[in-house]
Amino acid sequence: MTDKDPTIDDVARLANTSVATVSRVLNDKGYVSGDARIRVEKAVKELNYQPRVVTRDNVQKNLRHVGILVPDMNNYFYPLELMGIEDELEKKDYSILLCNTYEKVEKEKKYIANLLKKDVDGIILVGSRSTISYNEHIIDLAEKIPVVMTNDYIIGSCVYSVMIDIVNGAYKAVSHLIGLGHRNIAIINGNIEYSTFASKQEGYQHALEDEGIKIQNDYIVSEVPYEAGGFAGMKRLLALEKPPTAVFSASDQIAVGGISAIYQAGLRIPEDISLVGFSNIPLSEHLHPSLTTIDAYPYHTGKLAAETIISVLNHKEQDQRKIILEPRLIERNTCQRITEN
Amino acid sequence: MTDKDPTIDDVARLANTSVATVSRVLNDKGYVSGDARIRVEKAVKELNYQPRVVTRDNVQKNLRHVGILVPDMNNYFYPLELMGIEDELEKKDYSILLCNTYEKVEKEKKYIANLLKKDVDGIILVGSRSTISYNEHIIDLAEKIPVVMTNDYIIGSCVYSVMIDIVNGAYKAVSHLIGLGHRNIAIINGNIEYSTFASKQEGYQHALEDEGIKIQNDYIVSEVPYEAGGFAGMKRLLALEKPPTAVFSASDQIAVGGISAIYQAGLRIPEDISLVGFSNIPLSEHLHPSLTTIDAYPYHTGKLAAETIISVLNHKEQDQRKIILEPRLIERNTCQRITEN
DNA sequence: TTGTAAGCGTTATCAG
DNA sequence: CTGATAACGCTTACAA
Repeated sequence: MTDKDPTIDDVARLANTSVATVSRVLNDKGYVSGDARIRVEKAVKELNYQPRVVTRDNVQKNLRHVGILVPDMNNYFYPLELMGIEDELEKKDYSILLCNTYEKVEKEKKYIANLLKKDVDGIILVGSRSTISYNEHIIDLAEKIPVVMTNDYIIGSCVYSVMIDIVNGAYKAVSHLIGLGHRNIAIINGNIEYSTFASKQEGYQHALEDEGIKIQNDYIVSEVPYEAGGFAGMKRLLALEKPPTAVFSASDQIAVGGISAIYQAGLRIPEDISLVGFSNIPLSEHLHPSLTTIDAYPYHTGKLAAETIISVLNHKEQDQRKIILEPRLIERNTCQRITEN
Repeated sequence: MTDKDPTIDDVARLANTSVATVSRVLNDKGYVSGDARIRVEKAVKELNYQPRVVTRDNVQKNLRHVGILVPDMNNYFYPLELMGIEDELEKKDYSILLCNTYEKVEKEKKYIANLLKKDVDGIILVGSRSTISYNEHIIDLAEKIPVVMTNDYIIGSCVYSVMIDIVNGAYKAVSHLIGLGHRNIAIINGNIEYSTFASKQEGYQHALEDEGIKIQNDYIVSEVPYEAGGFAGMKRLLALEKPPTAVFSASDQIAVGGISAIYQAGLRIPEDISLVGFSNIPLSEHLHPSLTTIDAYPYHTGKLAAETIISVLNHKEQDQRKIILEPRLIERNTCQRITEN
């Protein structure tokens, strides 16, 4: 522990000038003679002076901090999104205050109160939210400071959103399966109280309806949206009297569990059963067989969210409150044209 | 955007008292009459006053922020560790400033300088580091503010460390394989310039030596420590004249790629080849077959790192600068007693 | 071009 | 028990 950090006064003293001049040099503002500038720079170097940005921010009320609320790091989508956010924010010198909500509204509220106290400039809410109420505090929040959500939105509020067209993504996944001749197509979904899963279900149903395929309730299973849920869901499907020939998994992690269940049942992929995932996390490419999936651009979503909040903070006009990305199908090796039947 | 946040002055005015009293009420410090307390509390509520903690911190020089440097969110170990860190830090009201270094020393230095400017109270360095130099700036840093590293350490410095006994973990993995009768055991490792991988190699070699098994250089392959590396490494091993009957993967993600390569070659797990991973990320349980691995306690490592920095910050005596956890083998379904030979 | 001094919103000190 | 007032380290009018 060194004695004491040097202050701007120390620099001024050493450079034989005033704090004002030092500040001007440091911030490249106002007039400074070349001579003074050099003396100051030398003093800064000599003392290894680091301005206490906290103080500056106190004066300027410009903190350059944004709070990020992440529901759960176990969902591999979020770390990727976080990378996108961080890369972008870092460029503009914003720091990230990270908070893990575990999808608990109580935790979320507590974190938000904390972030507000810490005077963050804005908040990014990562991930889809439960649709059943609980959004008032977010709407209130958005009236105070800029708020950007990803993978979800609140209609009629001033919350900004970056998301993919999930309904359409699911539609593409299921259409792909239909295009390969499948008719008995199931979905392993998460809880449809979350908008993301509601949308996936919607896309699934639309795709079937558009091809005049009857929707079967026992082909629609809801599980926790992780590997364990995929495993359980697939087992349920395989136990059906007439199991599906193809399954749409609402996330890549669900697909991982599904694959495991299929193998365990002694079946093959894609010969016995075709599979499409959702997200395109890096892992999906490295499974065996590599997973056909819908690219939901996790990194890019984060990047855009960060860009959005930065422009809002800089009072740039936003042409739109909501950015919607078009997902795309990534064909790999878990799907096959149906032969028999 | 509301007009203006109320300040402590506003509260004092409304409560018909002085800022000092308000501050005392807010911080439960010093004597305040019940009457004054009530008036202040009422005013606080009425104005919905939130103290600007940043300012307080500026005065107290007690920021309650700790910076976390994470090498790469693509390594599933780190998000888990981050959860452990965050959960613990949050309890004591510390905020996390998250930084992604991408394992670039330049980025790391820049981030550290930034964090210092922001006056963080301490820094946690997540993940193993390259052993070839580059550590001076960390040592310098640790002389200024508390630094704790995870999964690595710097001898003779004042850096605190939380890590598992990696050598021993690798030893256990390989011993397990030997115990099952395997003699041709390979390792798919990362770059041994990183201490974590160097240690894994060491444990691997020790285990073989202790059983009098000759170390074969072509059974030691080094790849990027992700799925792609595992895939490539396994392909190399399978192409050998005498492929191994068992493989120790230096990470679970390497194992994922390895599994893929094994399947692609038309072989079975564990009948044709046994596999042990390292880390015990949640995913490993859900692979098919579920992966036998070494538990490196990612969440717990993070939690301990946070606890460590908190006690250092509170000037509690640390009995040790280095906490070492004992890894354990988790037997699942990728290993089998060797039959033929 | 420079320096003085007034803020920023708190907390700490010290008379009353 | 209370209230002025100094202090924290920095930025920035404003005067010189």
